[in-house]
Amino acid sequence: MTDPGASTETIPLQRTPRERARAQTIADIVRLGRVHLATDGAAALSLRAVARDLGVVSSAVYRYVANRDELLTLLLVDAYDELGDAVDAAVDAVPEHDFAGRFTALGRAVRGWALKEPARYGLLFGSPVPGYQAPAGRTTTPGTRVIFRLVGIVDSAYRAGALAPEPGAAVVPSALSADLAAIRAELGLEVPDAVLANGALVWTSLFGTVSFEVFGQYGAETFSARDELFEHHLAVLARLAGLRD
Amino acid sequence: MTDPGASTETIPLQRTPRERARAQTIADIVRLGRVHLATDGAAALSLRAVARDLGVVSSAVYRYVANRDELLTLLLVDAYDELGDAVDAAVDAVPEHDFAGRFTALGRAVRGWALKEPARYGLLFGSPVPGYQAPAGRTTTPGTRVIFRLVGIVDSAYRAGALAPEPGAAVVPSALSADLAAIRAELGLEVPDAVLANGALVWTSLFGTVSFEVFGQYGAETFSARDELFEHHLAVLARLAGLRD
DNA sequence: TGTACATCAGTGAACGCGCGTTCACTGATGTAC
DNA sequence: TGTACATCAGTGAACGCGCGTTCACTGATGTAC
Repeated sequence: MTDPGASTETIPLQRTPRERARAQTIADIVRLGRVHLATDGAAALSLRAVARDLGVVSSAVYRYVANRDELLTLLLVDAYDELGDAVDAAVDAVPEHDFAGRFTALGRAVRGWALKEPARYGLLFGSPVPGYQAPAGRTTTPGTRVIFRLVGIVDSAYRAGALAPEPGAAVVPSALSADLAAIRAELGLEVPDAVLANGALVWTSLFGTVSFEVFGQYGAETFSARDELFEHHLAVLARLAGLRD
Repeated sequence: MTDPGASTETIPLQRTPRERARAQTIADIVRLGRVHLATDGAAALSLRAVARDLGVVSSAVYRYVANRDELLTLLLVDAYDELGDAVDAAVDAVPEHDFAGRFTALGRAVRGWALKEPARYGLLFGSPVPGYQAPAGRTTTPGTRVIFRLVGIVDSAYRAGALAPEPGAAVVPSALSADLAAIRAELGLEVPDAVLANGALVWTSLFGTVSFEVFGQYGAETFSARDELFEHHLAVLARLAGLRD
């Protein structure tokens, strides 16, 4: 899981040797694609370059991947899954009843993964790749893992009576209530509107903070104590979510 | 200012006809570059394509722009300035003592410009363009206009005694205090650490929320009442910044 | 006012490069009887 | 266990395309005397 050279991690068990070899090759393609993503960015991701690194003629990769966009989709799912795994592992390491601790662990996991994998983070949360439209059927589920986990923590805290709602919370307009009701129904939540709306802001704020750091928006010198800055922001966001320490 | 076809907007007065023609051509190059940015993204921005649209042979643009990276820099500065102008105009339209109103106007201006110019917003706040490093000397000043304006509002409110600090605000760690002191000195601010640290979070949160919407992170159906969602977030952020209505 | 020279804008050809994708093919591996 | 056929991986050539950048050049516009 921490060995970047391993390419067997995500291969499901396959019956025949041919199927195994095929799965292995696809995993290699994704792994090489990751490297190119890091060095050249998504827009410059090239099937020919991957083929070269794979030691194979450029047309051969078409046996495994329909076209460039499908490789991008594979990389998108791969990245969402790795981020989701990192977040799950971090959250699960904290006792279930320590809601604020779980939230903090989630935030740190997101930031940690983003700083370790800036290019892949950029693919997920940066500007869209021009001309590429992610297929909803394949990316939606992995793409919602972090936010589902986040609202899950808040909802659990609410059910446990451990939520400290913000005093004088902003009133949620009715047009927004309809959206929130749909979300609540879809995810089986119990949290009231005000908490859920704040949760959405906490979600976008967390990623906003991480994006600023990863994408270099802070400038070179403005903030040198970045860990402390993030920890402070995380503490404020936890309170905004209603999670007291 | 609202006519997208106008290319004379930013041309300073030039003495000779030649200088005027030259400035006009550079303005045209920037304008055409904007269009390509919108359709193909920053990574695919091409001097040859701009030359074609300009009705000129590809080598001719090198009379005006040293290379592709310089065109990117021009577009970066152009976008920062337009965003800064939009924010300034919106803020200035609200009475000076209405601090919360000014903050809200700033937030709406950022979102409005971002939704109108998603590709240019992406150039400023999305994933970095691979292989391109913005020259600090030319982009720092325009790039800081919005945040300077934002902390200016908070600082003015503080000086006016109109700031309502969050009860039980998170303690600012000392390593962060040093950074905040430097910022305070550089910008001539008076706000205390806790307020300034919250201001930084409000800043990244605002752009995080806008980025999620502009970059399509919300998914197609999750939030249909996006104006209301943003207004709600803005209200919460205003309170987080200590600006009461 | 007129001429000589300098400056500048734009041309066209060229260099060397990389890309996505298709297609007919060879040869190896797997499967059915 | 052995043979005949089907499936699949990988080849190599090709299509048509676009890119950044350099360079020697022509011709028009500006400047100094």
